Amino acid sequence: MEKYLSQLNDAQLAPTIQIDGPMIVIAGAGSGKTRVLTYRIAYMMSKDIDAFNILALTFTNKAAREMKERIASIVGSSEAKNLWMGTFHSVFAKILRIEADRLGYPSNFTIYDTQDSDRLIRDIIKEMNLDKDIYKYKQVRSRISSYKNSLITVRAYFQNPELIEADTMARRPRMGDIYKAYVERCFKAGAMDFDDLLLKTNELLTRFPEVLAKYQNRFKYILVDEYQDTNHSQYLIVRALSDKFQNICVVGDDAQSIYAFRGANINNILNFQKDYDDVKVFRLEQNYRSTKNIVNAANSVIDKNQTKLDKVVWTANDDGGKIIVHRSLTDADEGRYVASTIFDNKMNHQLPNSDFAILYRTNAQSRSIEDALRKRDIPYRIYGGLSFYQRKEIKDVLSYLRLVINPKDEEALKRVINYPPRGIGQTTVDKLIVAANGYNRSIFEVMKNIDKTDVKVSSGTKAKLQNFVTLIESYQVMNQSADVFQLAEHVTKSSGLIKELNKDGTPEGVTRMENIEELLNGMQDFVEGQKEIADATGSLAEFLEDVALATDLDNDKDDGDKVSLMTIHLAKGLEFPYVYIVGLEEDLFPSAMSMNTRSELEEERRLFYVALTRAEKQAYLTYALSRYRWGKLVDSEPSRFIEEIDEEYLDIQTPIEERRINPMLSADIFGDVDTNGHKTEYNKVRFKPAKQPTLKKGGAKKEPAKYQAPTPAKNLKPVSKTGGNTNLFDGKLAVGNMVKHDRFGTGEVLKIEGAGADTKAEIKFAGVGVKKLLLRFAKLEVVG
DNA sequence: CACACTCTAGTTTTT
DNA sequence: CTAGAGTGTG
Repeated sequence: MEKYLSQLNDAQLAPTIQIDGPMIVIAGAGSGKTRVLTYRIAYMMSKDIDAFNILALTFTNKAAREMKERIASIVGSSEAKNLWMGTFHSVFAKILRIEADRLGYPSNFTIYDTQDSDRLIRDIIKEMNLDKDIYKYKQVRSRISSYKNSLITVRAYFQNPELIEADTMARRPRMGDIYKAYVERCFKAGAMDFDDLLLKTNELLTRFPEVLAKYQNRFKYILVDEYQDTNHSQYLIVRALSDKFQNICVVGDDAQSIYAFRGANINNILNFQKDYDDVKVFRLEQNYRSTKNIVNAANSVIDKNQTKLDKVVWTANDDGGKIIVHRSLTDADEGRYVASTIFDNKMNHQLPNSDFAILYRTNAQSRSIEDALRKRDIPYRIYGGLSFYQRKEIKDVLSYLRLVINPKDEEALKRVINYPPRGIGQTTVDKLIVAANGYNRSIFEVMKNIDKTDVKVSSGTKAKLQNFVTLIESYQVMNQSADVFQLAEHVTKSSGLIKELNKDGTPEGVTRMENIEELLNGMQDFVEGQKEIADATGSLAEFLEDVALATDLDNDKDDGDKVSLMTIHLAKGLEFPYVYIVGLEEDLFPSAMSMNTRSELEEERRLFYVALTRAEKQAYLTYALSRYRWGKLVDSEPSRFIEEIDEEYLDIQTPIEERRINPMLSADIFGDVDTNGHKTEYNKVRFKPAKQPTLKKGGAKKEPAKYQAPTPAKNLKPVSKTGGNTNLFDGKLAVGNMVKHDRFGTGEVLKIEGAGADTKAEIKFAGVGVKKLLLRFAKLEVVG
């Protein structure tokens, strides 16, 4: 153990060997926080603290797994196994399964994901005959989620005039009724949503003092990582469990609090010192990750926030290169820039793909980057977005399996009762739901006892329902003896799912089949893996729970050397030598939704801070002057965050010439800057900040002529079609010609200047005025 | 009840 | 633009 402790600096050592009492570690980005947590747990165990008495709550399952492995390598794996380590959701889901009957839940309750919740809410709104434009299911879901995270139960809701008032004012007076129906339906389906896992834990600990005592005694030492991202519900759980022994260690960085939108309360970390007596405060301020330029730049940005704890992050590392700021014309150009600099960096420094990460604010931004990487043959992997387990075909398979474990599971049932089609239509399902609600039974029970109910369906339909019940029951029997993989394989075949997908010969259909195969492979791995873990059952229930709480990051199967693409949220806690932060534009980052209040904007700024501090060696900031958003090209301005960085840390590049491009190639193979030997040149230009970035909606449109090169590929196509090369108009287009332009309409050519790729024409458009257009970009048609 | 077609809303961020 | 919901017809 000494050997490990000697690896720590003084600031890290102090919290590592502080075991008893409440303490907080305020850990700057890249300051070795994980190392402190890991060594601290190992140290505790070396001091004969029983692993069974330690609870460590992390932000992702991956973080937990890695930490556990690390600890195992220090203290031995047999001991490390006994640690309780995981996310709030996974740890308390396990506890809830043990204690479920106290709350009236089956221990095999289903965990509804967001999609399940949304579908149920949508159905409820429909059943209540409410206007779906006023009761938008997403808003309703987020309301319900925030009630739950604040421990406002249905009962508490109806006792709180202010809440009712607020929802009524928002033109949603039936909000409470929807909430009530939603909670009842979940309960009846034996299902908990993500928020329930925390809410019900609180309920459990409050209503049953003996249960609270049991877990208080069990978890004598509690550690919470990423404490700045805990919500109220989580906060209360931690408080309750740590109340007896007060051996609570929280670690976090207020500057990296980026989850307010899902209920995280930054005050949990800001006020921690008030919650317990004699809190010991530790600060980790030395950054080991990044260069001076990156650390200082990040500091200069976060300095603009008012709400923060006192902390100065510094580094002894080299200065490193300045942060490169790059402007592109379009999102496609941005992608090409990123791809080509990655390519160059790889060549010049012999680097693996895994040294590079591309971070963005929204998942939708990945597409243009992907296109560019593909054209450059740079392998990449996208994290997040639609996760594997949320894909339709995967959820369909899983729904059958969910029904095997919990036939009351309403959302699973609705999904597959008529998929593949077996003659049970919407009308029948609606009747079943009405009956289920009336009898206060699950849909499955109603189907099973259809003759004892007053559900009126034809005898044919009755037989079909019976067949479905029998099908599921046969799976349940099989589940007694078969493993997860065998069962799932049987299900996909016998349910007709495979047949259904085989009918679909489209590329998408093929991909779906492949996904199902991958799922089955994953199940086989799971079965194999579980054999090695002593206390694991390898059961279907366990598999489904893993799946329900898995994130994309967790399934980090090693599939080769690839560039990482992910949202900044997902990148938290990770680090890469080269980091590209793309789409640094007003309304995108900071997001248009987050500019209304100071606190929202500060959260965006923290997000930017997180993004920047992921970089070890070199950071790139890119933005585009125009970008496709919902299918339309819209102008954008550079993000205020760029100008907030102290300029001495920046290397601002702007192309002198916009890209040279060969349209023949652009349409298909490469479409890239460098393919025809031309290299875009850069010179240093002072970054010109956007003035008054906040007042811009409806402000003056950018002069289109200045950047009259909209998306190349799109605009060049018509040219190549007719003429087939760059110089189509060379010599053919003459002064006096009448031409037609997509956007500007018809106009007269006044002047032609330059030659070759740089040929420009001055054209007078009726109603628009005189424009100077680069012919290799302009989509022109000669009309006379 | 199934299938094909039209339309519309959506882009923050996730356990 | 695109997926998924909604609508109409056989």
